[in-house]
Amino acid sequence: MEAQPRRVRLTREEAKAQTRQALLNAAFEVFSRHGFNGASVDLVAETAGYTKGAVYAHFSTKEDLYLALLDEHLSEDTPDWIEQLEEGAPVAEIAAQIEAQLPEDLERIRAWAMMTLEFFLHAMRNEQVRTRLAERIERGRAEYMGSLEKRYRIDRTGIAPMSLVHLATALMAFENGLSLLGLIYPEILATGIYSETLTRLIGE
Amino acid sequence: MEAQPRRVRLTREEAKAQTRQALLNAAFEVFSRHGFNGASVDLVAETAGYTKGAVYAHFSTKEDLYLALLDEHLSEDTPDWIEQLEEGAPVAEIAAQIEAQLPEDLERIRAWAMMTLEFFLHAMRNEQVRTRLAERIERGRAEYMGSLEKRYRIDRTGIAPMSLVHLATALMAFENGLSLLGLIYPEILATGIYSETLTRLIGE
DNA sequence: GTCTATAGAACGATAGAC
DNA sequence: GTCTATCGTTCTATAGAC
Repeated sequence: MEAQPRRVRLTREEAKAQTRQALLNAAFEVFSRHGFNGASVDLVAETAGYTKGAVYAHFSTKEDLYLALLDEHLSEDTPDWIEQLEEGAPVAEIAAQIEAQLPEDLERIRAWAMMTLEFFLHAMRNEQVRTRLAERIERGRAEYMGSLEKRYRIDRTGIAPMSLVHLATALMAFENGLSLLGLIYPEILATGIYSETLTRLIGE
Repeated sequence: MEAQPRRVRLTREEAKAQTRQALLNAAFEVFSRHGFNGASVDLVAETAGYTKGAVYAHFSTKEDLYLALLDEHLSEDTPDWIEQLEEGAPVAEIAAQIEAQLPEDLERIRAWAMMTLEFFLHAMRNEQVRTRLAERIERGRAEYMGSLEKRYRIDRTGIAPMSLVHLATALMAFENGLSLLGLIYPEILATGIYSETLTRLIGE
């Protein structure tokens, strides 16, 4: 909209964006430690170095804050390998990469699984929230489907092994289910589970 | 231990077993309506027509009660199709059967998904409970593995498509994940998702 | 001077202690 | 059943960017 400012000092918009980001980072920390219910808006604000007023200037409710965090997660934490999937890279290679990063990502995955769990329960008890969460699931599935479509167009055979809606659904279910089981029984996240299952589902 | 009684009146053991079953039935009803945390032992007892004393005579804690319920569920709600799986019946046929029953089972599935969710969270915060729940997951997986092993021995090819541990894990993850997503976004449980995915994973 | 991001007090609801 | 603490949310005052 405007010319880039030359000053070191932030413009109001930049400062606002920075505050928002600081609040989201704090929210991740607090939500993942205390769960959605256990986390207080006060603590989120304090962790970010602000007060409640700042939170409510950026997010209209606590649910809104969580959903914004989820949106950030959904648009941020996938792109590395989804691109390779679209380009037709061998699944084994992609999966091996995922698995190699797994020990490093484990804590983040666990944190998300816990937050998700509690927010799911919360959403079950409030129709409006449930709908908004369902939208995110649908959006995630659509994204998967788009990538799979690209892949199978590029693929030498050009033939998908099964309905893309169902394949996308199955992939999401598998990932979510595995994170869930891994929460209780971490040994289940053994090497090879990703690469074998994804290869089996998606094809070579 | 003793010879069978000839009286119409129940033996003490039979009466005890009957009470236990009544308590489990009541527990299912109350837990699925109020969740694990929300359910009070008092209400479970009352629903079954007993008092707290009866509950604690059969189960040492509320967790114990839930785990007993889970054990019943695990040993009861699978056998129909696991047998067919072992006998090498076509997966499409098995899956079609599951899907045909799905509308009927939906409420039960949802109830279990909700209870599971809440109990998972509870288990995450108590190491002892977590271990006991992990045992159930492991037991379930072992059962799956046994069935798959039988199937692939019978199967004309005799060759499993992937590591049986991982296949069993993937099946569990898929089922759990799908129930979970279905809680928030019921439309995801569309016809064909089971048959296509199971066929793809297990083989024809 | 105007506008707005944020602080912080105030309110209503709820859960737990006793 | 009463009291208290806590928490989500709303409201208002203010400091500082423009």
